[in-house]
Parts: sequence; C-alpha cells; structure tokens
Amino acid sequence: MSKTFKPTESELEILSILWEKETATVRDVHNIIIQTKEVGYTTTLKLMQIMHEKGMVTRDQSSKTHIYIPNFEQSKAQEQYVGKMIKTLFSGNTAQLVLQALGNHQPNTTDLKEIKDLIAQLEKKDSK
Amino acid sequence: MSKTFKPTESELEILSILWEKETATVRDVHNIIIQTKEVGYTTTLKLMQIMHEKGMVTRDQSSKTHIYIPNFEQSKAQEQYVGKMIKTLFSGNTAQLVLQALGNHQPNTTDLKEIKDLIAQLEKKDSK
DNA sequence: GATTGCTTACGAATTCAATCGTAATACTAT
DNA sequence: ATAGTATTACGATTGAATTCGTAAGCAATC
Repeated sequence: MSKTFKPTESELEILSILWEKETATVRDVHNIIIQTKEVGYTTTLKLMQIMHEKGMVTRDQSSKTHIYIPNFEQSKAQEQYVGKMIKTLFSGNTAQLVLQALGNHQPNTTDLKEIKDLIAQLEKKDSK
Repeated sequence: MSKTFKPTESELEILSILWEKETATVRDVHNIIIQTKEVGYTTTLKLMQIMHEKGMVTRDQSSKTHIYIPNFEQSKAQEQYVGKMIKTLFSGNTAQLVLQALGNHQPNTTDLKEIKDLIAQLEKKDSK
C-alpha cells in the first residue's frame, strides 16, 4: 500500500519546485520561494529537513551542501488532487472542471488539438 | 476587494456539503462526515460555528435547530483552486490538467460534446 | 412535572504547521 | 592559521486548526 501523501501547503510548494528542477539544494529552493513571500533561510531548511524525515524527499549528503530529490511522482500527486477536487469542488462533475480550466486558462492550439484527440478516443471507446 | 477565501481542509469539506445540499443543519452535515471519518458531533458543530464567525456561512436561527447556508459561491472557489492547481501541480500546463481529468474521470457523451463545443469556440477565437 | 434526548454555547486541551534564533561545522580566500 | 561565509542541526516559540467535555435550554413523552 502506498503511504498516504498529504503534504502541507508549504511542502507542496517545495515539492513543486523540486519537480520542476528535478533536483535542488535548500538554497535553490529558498531563492525561488523568496520571490513570492518573505521567509528566513532556516525556515526553508527546516521544512525540507522535515520532508526528509517524512520520506517525501531523499537527499544526497555526500557533500556538505545536500542535494534534495523529490520522492513522490508528480503524476501521483496530480491524480490525487484532481480526484479530490472533482469530488469536493465540482460535486463529481468532471466536465465542469474541464470547462472551468479551459475557460480561464486557455491552452494553445497544439494543446487543444491534443485534447480533441483524446476526446475522440474516449468517444470511440464509449460507443462500443 | 473580495476577501481572501482560504478555508481549511475541514471547512472546505463542510462547504462542499453545503454546496451540494444548498442548505443543511449541523446534524445533516455531521451525518455525512461520519461516513468518512470518525469525529464527534460537537466538533462538527464547533467548526460550523467558527465558519459562521468568519462569515463563510450564514445561518437561520429562527428555530432552535439552526439552518446553515454557504456564503461563498462554489464557482469562486473552483476558479481559485483550479488556478492554483495548474500552477503548483501542473507547472502551468492547463492541457495536462484537462488530459489527466478526462483520462481518470471520464464524463458521459453529452458532457464530452459540451467540451468539444467549447474547444471549437476557443479555436475560432484563436484564429482571429 | 420528571425524564429523555437533541440542540447550542463555550471553554479548554491537544496537535501540528510554520517560523526563527543559535550553535556547531565545513569551506574559501586572505 | 585566521577570518569570513555558507551550511546543517536542533530546540523553542508562536499561532491556528481540531477536538472534545460539560453545561444549559428546549421539546416531546411518559
């Protein structure tokens, strides 16, 4: 059974940075965070240490400056959050979520095509 | 400026019930919650009282058993959460969210059609 | 009108996330 | 080597969310 993945607000923020960069030091992460909010270095450090204790990240301690690596797949997190969101915010209505997303955050033409393709596939499966 | 809407985990759960039912008593809400987790009645009561203090819900106190009404539009919450989700979980890639949602929570044919229609509209706008 | 049961009100305790200060340690450049 | 700088480790504090116990009020029933 996969452990329940329930990061706090701050942990998720850090994870999203790690997912983006694949790998990062505390300093790397902190530099990005302070672009958004004001917070001390040791706070970021502490958070990442706790994430390490919890097993959310692994780290390479071979040199003094540790290198952190996310220990959860982004796709798993996406799956979980999208599911929960559909349930609690859209009363189970997936289409509503899709319409909301497309309406307010329009992707480019290539992406729209990709979505159309998937829908076509789903419809084919549906009619069987 | 619209107040920042930042319900806690529990508050969001309660709100989602209120959105679904339009209106509910503490007992109504509690009965639904205990299907999922174990928690005392007064806990639910207290949470809803706090939500009332915060103005997240209004309540009809005319009879002994109060009736609660959500005081935030579900659509506002949807907008906010979808935006945040695209940013932190999908690195800004809206299409990815849509694909994930459709892939794991397939809507029915009618809904798919609605989505296709929206995409067609967006494409038309795009080409202008 | 006592008893039972459900309701709200409220205070208190507990837990947990987040923040930071300080100290110890390693590295760099003078 | 020494001074200066960046890093980790760790404890302590703060504040908020969550939980629950207890009391008080009200309504129905015996």
